[in-house]
Amino acid sequence: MALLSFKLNEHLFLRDPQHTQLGKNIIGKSVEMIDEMGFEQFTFKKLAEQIESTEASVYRYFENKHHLLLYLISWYWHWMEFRVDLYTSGLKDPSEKLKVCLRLLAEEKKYDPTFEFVNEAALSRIVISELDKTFLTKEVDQLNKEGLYGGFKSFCKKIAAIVTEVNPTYAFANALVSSIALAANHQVFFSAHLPSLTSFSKENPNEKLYEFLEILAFGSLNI
Amino acid sequence: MALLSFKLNEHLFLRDPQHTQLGKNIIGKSVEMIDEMGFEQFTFKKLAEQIESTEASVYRYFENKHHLLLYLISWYWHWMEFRVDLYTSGLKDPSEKLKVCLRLLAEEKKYDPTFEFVNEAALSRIVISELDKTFLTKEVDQLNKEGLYGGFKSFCKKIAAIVTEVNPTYAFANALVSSIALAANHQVFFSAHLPSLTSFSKENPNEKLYEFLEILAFGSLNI
DNA sequence: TGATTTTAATAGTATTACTATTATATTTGT
DNA sequence: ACAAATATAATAGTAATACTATTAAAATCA
Repeated sequence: MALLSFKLNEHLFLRDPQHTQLGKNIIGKSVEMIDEMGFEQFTFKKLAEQIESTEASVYRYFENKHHLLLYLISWYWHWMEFRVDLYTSGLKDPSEKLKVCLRLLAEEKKYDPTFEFVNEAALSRIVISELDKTFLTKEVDQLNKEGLYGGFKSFCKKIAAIVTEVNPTYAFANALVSSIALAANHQVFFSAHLPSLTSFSKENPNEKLYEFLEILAFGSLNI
Repeated sequence: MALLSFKLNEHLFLRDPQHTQLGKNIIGKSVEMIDEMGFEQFTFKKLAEQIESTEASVYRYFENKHHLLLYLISWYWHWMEFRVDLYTSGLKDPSEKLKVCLRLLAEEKKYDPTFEFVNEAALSRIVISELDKTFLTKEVDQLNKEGLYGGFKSFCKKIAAIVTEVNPTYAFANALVSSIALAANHQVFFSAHLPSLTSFSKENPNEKLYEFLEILAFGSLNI
């Protein structure tokens, strides 16, 4: 199996966690813990206890827990972009390519054996619940300047290019893509917790969600 | 001028802040402060200093700052629903009604003299930056059970009924409405802070945003 | 081997979110 | 009108959180 890893923006961390065992423990366990207890309840102290290290040691890898979250979520979007490339590379028709992207956004995420020490299913739930918090902060301009939203931005840029291929006269490709990417996550969350805000069942939101996104995208593009 | 106020869910507060001067001070100043410093930096202690009261006194009105935020945001959606009723009451054509809703979502919010002690412009910026945080929490099920999301849910339900009038065969009215309501906010935020994720200028996002939402909605409904 | 650098742990601090208790108004009944 | 009852607010805390300065230990290199 190929040993793949993504080159993430260096401002995301103080020390690269992929280079040491402690770093890998931090990533692996924090994904598990944030998924279980949510980002607000998660602290470096609790994490350190779990991996049998100390709070101060975690701080040597990440400036604070917000940066750790940015790191995890950046990894996620790099992974999504990697899979967009993988599954669209053989396709000619831009509409088919866009459908692949929507399918990847809508589908339930499962463990991907290409990347051993990351639990993609848990990470996907983290993105659903915590993504918005990464940019809805007063520090957004500073963080953006450091390139810490590069993962999501790069993903959206790629899909927006496909959107423009599908309909070069459509004026809102970037807005459409970011709206659809966020909506895909929100609707999964709503189906589990606020069902009156959605149209998808708790048990299997994904099939119908894809249909919804397809109508949303191609409805806008074929008008 | 008519003295209007909304009947908000009683679980939102411990004492009704509209009934006392201290309560009104809490509402008025917290809108100002959360708008300026963001919800994370905002604390009851800082608020108490500003209104020349004490932290403990603020706690007699709201269980915690999350409930205060829920209160403010609930007020906002009641206000939006009130204005939907106001501006659609004379209309017959459901498409025209839906367009009014989209216009209200997309337009820049300005001070509404109907409600004297609330700054709607600041409150609208709070909704843009903080709405998602109200439900993206592990307590969402408990808060929902208490009816604390009633404002947003009631607003969406009303628009979804109009959507169904426009096209009774469309299967995703609830999902479409919640997605559009959230997207309207996110795109305004992106236009100010993450321009590559949007298609609207920082200076005047609102006109184009309306066009985007109209294509999104009617594209889905006329397919 | 000894010097240098890297890495991690100890032991803190200021702030935050929240509460138990006490003090002071205000209202109510007679 | 005045004491009793109640409502309201302030004082003074606590436990937990986010973060840091300093020290100790381990690894690496000359």
